[in-house]
Amino acid sequence: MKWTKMMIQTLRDDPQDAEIDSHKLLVRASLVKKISGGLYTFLPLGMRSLRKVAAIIREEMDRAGAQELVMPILQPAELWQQSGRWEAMGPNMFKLKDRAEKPYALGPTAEEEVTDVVKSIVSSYRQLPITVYQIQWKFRDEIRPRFGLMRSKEFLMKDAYSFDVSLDAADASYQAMYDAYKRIFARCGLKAYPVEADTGDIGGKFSHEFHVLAEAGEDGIAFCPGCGYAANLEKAERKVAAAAGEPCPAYEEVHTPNAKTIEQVSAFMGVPGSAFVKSLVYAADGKPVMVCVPGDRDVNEVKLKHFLNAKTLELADYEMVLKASGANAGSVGPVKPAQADLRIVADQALKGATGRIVGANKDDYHLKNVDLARDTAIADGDYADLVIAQAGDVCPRCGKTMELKRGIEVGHVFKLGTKYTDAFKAVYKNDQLQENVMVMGCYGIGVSRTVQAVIEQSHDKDGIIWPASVAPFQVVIDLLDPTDKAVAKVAFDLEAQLEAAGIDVLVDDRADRPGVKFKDADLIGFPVRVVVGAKGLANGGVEVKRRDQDKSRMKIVPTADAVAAIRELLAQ
RNA sequence: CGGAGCGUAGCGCAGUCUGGUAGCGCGUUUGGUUCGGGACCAAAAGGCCGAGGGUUCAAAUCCCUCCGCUCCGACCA
Repeated sequence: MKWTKMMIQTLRDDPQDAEIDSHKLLVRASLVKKISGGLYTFLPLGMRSLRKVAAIIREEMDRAGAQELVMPILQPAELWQQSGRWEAMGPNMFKLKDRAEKPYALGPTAEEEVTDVVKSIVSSYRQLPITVYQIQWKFRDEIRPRFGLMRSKEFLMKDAYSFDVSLDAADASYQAMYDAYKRIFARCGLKAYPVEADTGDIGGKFSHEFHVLAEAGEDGIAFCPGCGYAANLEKAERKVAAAAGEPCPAYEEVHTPNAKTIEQVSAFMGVPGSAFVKSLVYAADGKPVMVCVPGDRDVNEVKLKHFLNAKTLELADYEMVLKASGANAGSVGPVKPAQADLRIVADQALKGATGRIVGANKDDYHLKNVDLARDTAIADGDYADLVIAQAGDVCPRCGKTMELKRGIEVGHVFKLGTKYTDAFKAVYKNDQLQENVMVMGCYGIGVSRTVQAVIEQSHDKDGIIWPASVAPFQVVIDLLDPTDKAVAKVAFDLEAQLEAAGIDVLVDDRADRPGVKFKDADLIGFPVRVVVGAKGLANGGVEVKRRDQDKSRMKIVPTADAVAAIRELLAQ
């Protein structure tokens, strides 16, 4: 391919709306172009990388025994109503109607669609297990799209779904995908780590996210250097020692005017935040529940939602807080709330806690010397792990101290269970002619996001450093003297030889000065650069070097040996 | 949804406070000189100054409404 024939427009300046390096480079290197918030066109260069990532995924899925299909993006609402997710997905899903007013969604994922189709074809245990996948555009009405392809409204996703005869049998399907994912990310040149995760709205029992560690990542990960335990912050557990439990005198009121937050009351009373119990009122499926956590901790709403087994969970509004507790936010506590039968749950670290300070359920007052067991009505079974893990927490597996990292979620594997197969009555007959519900797993990779993750993980001040496997072109030939027929012939002959050898190559045949070509080659980040110029040829041949090598490592090789030398550099 | 900032040529920006009919750099086109890490000279093209309304002799600039984009936050008591 010739540069002058290709739609490439590199930029010198960073786009003003980009924050992180990978986003800036995507735009500067002419890989994508924003059309609107959260919507991007893949330009020819970006499209080539996107296709290469997709091709690797396809190969590894096929190798793992999955079968490719493709399902409509436009999905009838009735499928979503059948699973209950038409409501559960809420405003995250793009919804629309056809001219006959029939409602549809633009698919944010495809569990419903795939279950519906598999159920119609599979009826016997002889047909199982089965894993199908597609690489298809997905649509999500994100609250706040950002960072380019990282969180966009439309993105390319590989989604796979496995169907098995039993929960045990599903383990093998899960493991096959898990292993395939490790291969896929490794082949893309990524260091991706499997991380234990929550299952979100998809439901189910067990899941791993694959994360590329990066400062710019959107997700927090608790990581144990001791045993390798890694978990998304939504899920991460911690080990706690039993609270001290020293007996304390009866509680008494303290006047705390104008002190609402733990920070303010803590400063006012001159005691550390950890001496407090933070109490919040949530609306769980519309009903108030009070949640108590140590004063220096934050509630993990995902854990809370699971613990309460609630369909919806949000902080209670002003009115509900007042009605349930008797006070406004800032003075709420677990001792004798206004609503006597209010359910109160508490973090495990508070079990047996004494001498704590809590809101008095009376505006501008707190109580000190509270013994939770003695003074509150929290049931033993309502103590659970309900807080967000922090750096320094104790690993639930090995007892060592955990660290916090940031990651970009590029893949996710779920063991789903029967949530969808139940809803769709997707059953098979076993060898006794009995009908059983199929057990599902689902497995996603953000293909477009993976492209950006590669850039985020592999770039320097000059531009992208593509791994050869997913670079738009593996090789760039900088033709320095395009008007010199003899020099140009060397470049074009080499181009033909490389293409014949199955190596994709872009010849920079622009009439620009060398410096311009070098800068652009570094910016776009082709893994191998070949310089063909009169000066080099006079010195014995063409010059080759890898993008990640300093220019002092440039080697001159005889033209006849160029293909072999390039092959060798690509293989390193 | 709340708050803040920004919308001026393909890209990055100045001009807005203090109204006088639009400018700089990069990029693009043509000609010339150059030619190994973003050259130089000359000429040129390219703008409903986000949209609509208002004030004024006169609006990119002042006022109102709307739209879009970016960032922060979304009630942690």
